[in-house]
Amino acid sequence: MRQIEAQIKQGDCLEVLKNYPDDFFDLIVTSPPYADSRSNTYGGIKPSKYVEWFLPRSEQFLRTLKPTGTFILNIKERVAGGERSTYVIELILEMRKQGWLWTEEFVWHKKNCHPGKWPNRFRDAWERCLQFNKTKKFKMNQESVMVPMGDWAKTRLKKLGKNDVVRFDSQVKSGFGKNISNWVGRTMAYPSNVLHMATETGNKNHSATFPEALPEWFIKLFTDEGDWVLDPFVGSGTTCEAAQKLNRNSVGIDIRAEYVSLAQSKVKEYDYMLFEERVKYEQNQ
Amino acid sequence: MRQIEAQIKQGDCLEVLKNYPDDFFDLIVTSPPYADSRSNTYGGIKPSKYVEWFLPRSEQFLRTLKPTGTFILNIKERVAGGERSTYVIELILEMRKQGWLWTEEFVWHKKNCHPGKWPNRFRDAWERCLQFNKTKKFKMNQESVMVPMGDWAKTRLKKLGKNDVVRFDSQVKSGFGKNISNWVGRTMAYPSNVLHMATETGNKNHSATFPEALPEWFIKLFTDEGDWVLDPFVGSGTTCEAAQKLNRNSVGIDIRAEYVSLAQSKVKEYDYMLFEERVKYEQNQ
DNA sequence: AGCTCTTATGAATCATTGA
DNA sequence: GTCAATGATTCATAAGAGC
Repeated sequence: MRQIEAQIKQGDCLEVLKNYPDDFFDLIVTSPPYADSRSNTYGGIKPSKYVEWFLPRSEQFLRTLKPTGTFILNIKERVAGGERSTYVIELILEMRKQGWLWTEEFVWHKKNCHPGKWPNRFRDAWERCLQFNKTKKFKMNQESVMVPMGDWAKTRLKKLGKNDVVRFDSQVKSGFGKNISNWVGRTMAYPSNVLHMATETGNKNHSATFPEALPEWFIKLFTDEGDWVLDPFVGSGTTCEAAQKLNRNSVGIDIRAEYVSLAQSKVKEYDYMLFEERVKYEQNQ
Repeated sequence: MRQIEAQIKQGDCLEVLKNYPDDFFDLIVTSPPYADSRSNTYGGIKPSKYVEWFLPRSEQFLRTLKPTGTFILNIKERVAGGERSTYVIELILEMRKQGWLWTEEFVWHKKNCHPGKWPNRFRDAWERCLQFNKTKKFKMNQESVMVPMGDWAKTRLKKLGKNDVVRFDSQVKSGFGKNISNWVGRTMAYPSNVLHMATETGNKNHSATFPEALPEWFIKLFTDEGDWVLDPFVGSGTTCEAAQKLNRNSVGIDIRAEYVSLAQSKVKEYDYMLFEERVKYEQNQ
C-alpha cells in the first residue's frame, strides 16, 4: 500500500503555510469561519473586517498552489440589518486583483437547511462554492464525478459512505476513478454546477462544517491519487479524512487546539481502519 | 369583473419610465439582456460597459417603485476568457450606493438546463434572482407560495414523543426550544430561497425568456390582486401574461418593435379568452 | 437482510430585552 | 444610543430502534 500522509497542524494558516514551498498543493478546499459580529465564536471576524482578514491568507494560498491547482472556497454571507452582507462579493473582486481567476461558482443546495420563519425572508438553503484558479489550464477529472442518469445525489453521493470507499480503495486498488469509464455509456452523465447535499446532522462528537461528500466531490474532481490537498481551516478534520479515504495526501490547519486533536484522532482512526482491513484481507488469502 | 390593464410600450425603459410617477409599481420583475460582446443581439452591451448601462435605468426603477415594493432581477454573468465576469457583483455594489437594499439572492435551479460539455467546466444549471428593496418594510405574502410538506409530516404527527412538546434546551447551549403541537394538522410548508423550475422548451421566439412560473411565483409572493407590476425588458411578454392571469395590472417595455407586437398579441389573446369565458358564463345564467 | 417509526439537531434570523 | 445576549419560530435528514 502506498503511504499517504495526513498532517494536522495547529496554528494560524497565515503563519503555518510559510513553511510550505511555492506551487505545492494540487487542491485547496476549505470552509473558512464566516463573518460574525459575536466575539465568542471562533475568529469573531466582523463583516466589515472580513476581506482585510482574508486577503493575506489567500495570498499564501495563491503562492503554495500549483499552477494546475484549484482553490474551492465554501462560504455564504450573513444577513445584517435586513440585508445580505457584501463581504463575499467584495472578496471575489479583491482576490482577482491579487491574481486569482474566478473560474466558477458552484451552488451547494442544502436540502435540510435550518428551519425558521420570518416576516420578510425564507429559509436560506444554499451556499456558494467559489472556484478560483491560478491559470486557465487547471486539472479537472470530469469522469471521476460522473453520476447515473437521474437522481445522482441519492444514488451516488449519499450511498457512497465510509465503508463503500474503504472497500473500493483497499480491495479494488486498480483505481475506482480511472476504470469508471467502463461504466460510462448511456447510464452516466456529467453533473452540473448545482450540488444537492444534505448537511450532516447525526449524533457525532462534533458537527462538521460541511458534509464529507462536499470535499470528497471536489477532491475527486480536481486531484489524482497521491496529490496534495490543503484545508487551511480544517476544523474537525473532514477534508483530511476525505482525502485519506481517496488516497490523497493532505495538510489540515486550525488555530484551535481542541479541533486539532479531534482532527488528528479522526485521521488516526482511519489509519487504524485501514490496518484492520488489511489484516482481514491477508487472513482471507 | 375588475378591469385589469396590461400596457405594452415600445421604447427604452430609461425614457418610457419618465412618464410614470414616483412610487407607482408594487413589483418590478425582469430578466434583462445579459452582457454580450456580440452586437447583433439585443442591446449588445459589453460586459465592461454593463454596470454603466444599467445604473441610469435602475435609478428609474428606484424612483417608480413603491416604498413597500420589490425589485427582482434575474441575471447570470457570462463566462469570458475562462472566468466568470464580475459585472453582476459589481452591479450589486453600485446599486447599493444608489440607495437599494440587497435583501436576498434566490437561486433559480434550472433542472433541465442546456446540455453541453467543456474541458474545464460543467453545465451552468442556475441563475441568480437578486431581490432589492427600497425599505426593510416591504410587502411579502408568504402564504401565497406555500408548498406541500414532505412525507415527514404524515408520519411525524401521529404520535408525539415526550420531548416533542417542549424540547429541553438544558443540554444545548444555544437554546433551541420547540413546540411540535403547533404543527398538528399542518400540511403546507414555506419554501426556501432555492427555486426548482424547469426552463420552458419550444418557445424560441425570445432568446432570454424565463419560464412563466418564475415571474408568477414572485408576483404571487410580492403583490396583491390589482397591484401594478413592471417588466422593463419584457421581451415576449411573459411577465405581463402572468400578471394578467393573476389579476394584477402590468406594464411591459421593450425596445424592439417585433417583441412588442408579440407581447401585445399575447395579452390581447388573454383578454379575448377572458371575454369568451365571460360570454359562456353569461349564457349559462 | 428489509421495512417503519422515533428522535436529535443544524454556518438561521428577527424581535425584544438588557447593559 | 449602540451593541450584545436571549427567546421564539421551524423542517429535512440520518441514525437508531423495533419488528
